[in-house]
Amino acid sequence: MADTVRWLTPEEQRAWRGFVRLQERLGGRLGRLLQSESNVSPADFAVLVHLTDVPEGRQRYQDLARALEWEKSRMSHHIARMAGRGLVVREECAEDARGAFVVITDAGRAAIEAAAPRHVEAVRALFIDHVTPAELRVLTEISERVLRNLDEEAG
Amino acid sequence: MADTVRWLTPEEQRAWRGFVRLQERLGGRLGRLLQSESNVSPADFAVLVHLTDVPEGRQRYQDLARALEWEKSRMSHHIARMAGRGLVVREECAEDARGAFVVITDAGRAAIEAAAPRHVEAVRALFIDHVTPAELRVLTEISERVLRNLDEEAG
DNA sequence: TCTAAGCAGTTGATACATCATCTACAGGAG
DNA sequence: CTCCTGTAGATGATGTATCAACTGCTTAGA
Repeated sequence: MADTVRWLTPEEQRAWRGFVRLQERLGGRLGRLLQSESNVSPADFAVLVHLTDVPEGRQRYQDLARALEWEKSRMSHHIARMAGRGLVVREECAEDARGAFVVITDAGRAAIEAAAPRHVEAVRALFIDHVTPAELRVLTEISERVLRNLDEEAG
Repeated sequence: MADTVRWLTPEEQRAWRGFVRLQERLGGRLGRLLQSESNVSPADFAVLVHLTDVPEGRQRYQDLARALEWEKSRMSHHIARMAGRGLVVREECAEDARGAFVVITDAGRAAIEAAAPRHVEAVRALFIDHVTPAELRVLTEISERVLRNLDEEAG
């Protein structure tokens, strides 16, 4: 651990700190809006959005976890909480007795239908509307490149 | 709530999802590396970095909270945990009996000095090295513009 | 000087994420 | 059929974030 560390240059540091802070502040703000206006957490929102995109609003824990890139344990705990609030129900799986399905309820559909428009408006008002199309393309390009690298570079 | 919602275009959606996923994946990975290689959480890291940047490694809860943009409650809980592990100590304040200082310990300095180089290398390897200087400038520009707007647009 | 406003930090409750461990079942090799 | 390995998901412990009170101290203002 000699002095061979390539510390960040001032520009790199500024970019990195700005990016980190953006995540924290924007994510925090959007999350709080979601929670206070629609009474769902960002995690609830992700689950509900995904379930409305899937036949019969019904999917195996496993597949849901893969789609959201969550750990199975997180999924299990989170679905238990959401089921407690009536947004989804757990359903046994006939074909594989180990497995189970998560199914969105009417209350879950109502919640997501109420939350989504507000959330999208917030994403626009707080983010998209302040970024030009060209900048947005750069951002997409960066995100996808870095994500691709993360995928390769070990799980 | 009529059908006047301006949903995201496919490009916008791709950009937004990529950005959100980048946060989650990159943040998660860097956090886990920090934790497993250096035994400090990202939050610990932020506190320690800030304290090494300040005279005598010593600052009021309040000022620390402002600098990191944390709530005072979070600060209080977190410092209590860090103090439990010997990374910082709490110190009463003579001038204002309500207040208190957070002071970094030798163990805290040792921890951050061990963690920082690895963390910087990880930030480079997983992010900076995959982004061109021009892209980095765009990212900085976007971040700062959006953050500025968040500041104005209410607390 | 007394009081009311409000600031600094704490505390307890609740929700969330991760980890290690555990149970039950599935599917293949012998 | 009987193991044996692996998979699906559950569970409990720990650490973390947020919210809503709450305590004790300060300070401005009547």
